[in-house]
Amino acid sequence: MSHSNALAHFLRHVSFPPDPHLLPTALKSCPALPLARALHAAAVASGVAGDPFVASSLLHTYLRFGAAADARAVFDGAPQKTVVGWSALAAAHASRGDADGAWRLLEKMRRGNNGPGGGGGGVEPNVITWNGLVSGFNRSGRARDAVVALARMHGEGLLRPDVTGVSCALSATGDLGTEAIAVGEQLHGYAVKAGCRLDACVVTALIDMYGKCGRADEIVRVFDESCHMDVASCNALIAGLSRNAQVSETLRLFREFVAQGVELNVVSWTSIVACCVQNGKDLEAVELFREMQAQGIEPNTVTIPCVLPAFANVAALMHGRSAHCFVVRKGFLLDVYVCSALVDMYAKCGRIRNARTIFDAMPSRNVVSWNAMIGGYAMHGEAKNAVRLFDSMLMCKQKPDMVTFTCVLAACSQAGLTEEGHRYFKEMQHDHGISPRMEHYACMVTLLGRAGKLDEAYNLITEMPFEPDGCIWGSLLGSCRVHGNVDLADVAAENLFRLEPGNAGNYVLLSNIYASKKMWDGVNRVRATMKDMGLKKEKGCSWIEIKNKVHMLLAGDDSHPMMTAITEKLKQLNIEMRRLGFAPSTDFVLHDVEEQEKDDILAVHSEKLAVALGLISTSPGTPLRVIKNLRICDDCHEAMKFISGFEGREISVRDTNRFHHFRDGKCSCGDYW
DNA sequence: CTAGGGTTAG
Repeated sequence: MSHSNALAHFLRHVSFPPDPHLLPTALKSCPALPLARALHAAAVASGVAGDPFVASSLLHTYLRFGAAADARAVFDGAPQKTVVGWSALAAAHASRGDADGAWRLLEKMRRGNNGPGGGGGGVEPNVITWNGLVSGFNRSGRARDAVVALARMHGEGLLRPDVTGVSCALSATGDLGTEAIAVGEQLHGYAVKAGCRLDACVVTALIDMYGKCGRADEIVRVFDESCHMDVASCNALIAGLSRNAQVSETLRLFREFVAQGVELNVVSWTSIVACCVQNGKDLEAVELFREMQAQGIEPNTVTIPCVLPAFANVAALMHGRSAHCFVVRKGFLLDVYVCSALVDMYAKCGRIRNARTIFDAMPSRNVVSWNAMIGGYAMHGEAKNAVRLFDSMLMCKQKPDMVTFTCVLAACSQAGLTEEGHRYFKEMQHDHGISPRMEHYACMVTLLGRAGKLDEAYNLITEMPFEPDGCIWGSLLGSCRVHGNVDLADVAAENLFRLEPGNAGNYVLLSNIYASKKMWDGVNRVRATMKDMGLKKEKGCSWIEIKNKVHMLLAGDDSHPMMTAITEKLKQLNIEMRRLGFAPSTDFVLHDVEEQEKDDILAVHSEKLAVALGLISTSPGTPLRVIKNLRICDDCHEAMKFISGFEGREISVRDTNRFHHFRDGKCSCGDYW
């Protein structure tokens, strides 16, 4: 209905001349600001605007539409200042995050307003005034003020906190994090004293608070004591356990709720999907998302950005596309969270152009949207595009954050834009006031390393204002591999082994550097250390999507149903590659000897298995997209180049950092990674 | 016929 139609409709219902008893009802359901102004004008014209009920309703309606100036005018012009009006204005300040204004208004109300049009004597705040402050502060993220408001209601207001105030203050307390546990416990005490600790809302808020303060034990205790199955408290329990990394327990409880017939809603399902995604259980998340829809629960604008990273992580492009279709059908393309997640999904699934199309069509963007797109370009090695987009971000007056600079610096370091990288590292600090964090230094080490300036990279590390972590030394070690610098590699490795003694990948990398220099003593020494420490190379794992199904392939695992055909194809590929001059490289040195003796096929890296499966399961010319959990090795990288050439396929492999697009025997990374 | 609350989120 257009506004003018709505106006006609409403005016019929307020029966002229406007009735002071009907106007508040009309205002309560008034759908738009112009209509509220029209009703206001009608009230003034007929002389009922001074009625305290009409004035309060007008005040609330204006605040509902965010028309603060109109609201203020109504309040200032009202002949009597009631507690209703004061409360509404104070709550409005609080929910805008204007704590000073809210507290000032509270004092003014008690003192009495003697200004022009003032109503004389002071007015004491009531429970609703205080709760309005608590709620407003909570919504605007002013958690401390919210708790103060509740305490003052109890202390100087001599009012007993009720269900509303306690629930709302608990919610605010959770936002303060673990240190606020004492405040949370005090609020729990209020709930006990007020006799509302078993109230459904209070229970939910308590579970939420304890969950956010890291007290998994208390969550379960409060839930068990409440003894009735309220869906909101079940949801709070799931979210709370998930937040505290109790993934298997969360999943078990969720299954139990399903079995007990708890009427789970879209929030419940969204929470459990999010739980899986945040804990690396992507395939489970995909399955639960499917199950949710089978149960007749429709995903909303929160569910979609929760589940999309799961599709992105396993490169389930078809699932991602069908989610995109759903988004279009439901009109969710207006939601900035949904679109940012779509941009990220397409980029991580290898469709950087589709990502850009979504990005360009977005009605509005926030810093996350820009970061997703810039990060996407970085991941694809398209540094020029990343840098160009960063420039337009600044032109659009969007403030970059530290994630933005991580993306920009990563793009520069991967593409060898050494000068630009240096410039952005300086600009970040001087023009944008962002001091570099660990990840920025890691990018700079990679940047310098790529340019062959290994000593400069080492100096940067020693001059860092804080203790470098494993990523930093890992970047240096990676650069040493490319440039064959054994001396510096030893230094980097020594630090890495100290910081990450259990990370097998570091030992493998060092061993490969020795092997490339034929320093077999070093290779054997590293192998012995690994054996002593009981470290096994992390199992390589790759995913490939074929005809809507995601296949997972593990190195050294022959359980895939198509294994015989895969083996056959690999043999063929090996023969063809060798005929074309392919020489296997050194990365095999750390494969278990026993495994290799059993059967060569068990020593094949997972990405080769995935590509072989892709080649035999799709028609000639179909591009293949593979995702891998580890960094791609030299041997596979070289093999992929050959295969892309003689099979005439585009093959993209996303490893831990970036995309490798293989085509006609070449890789988009220019052989540097 | 006027004022207040809880759970999911890049």
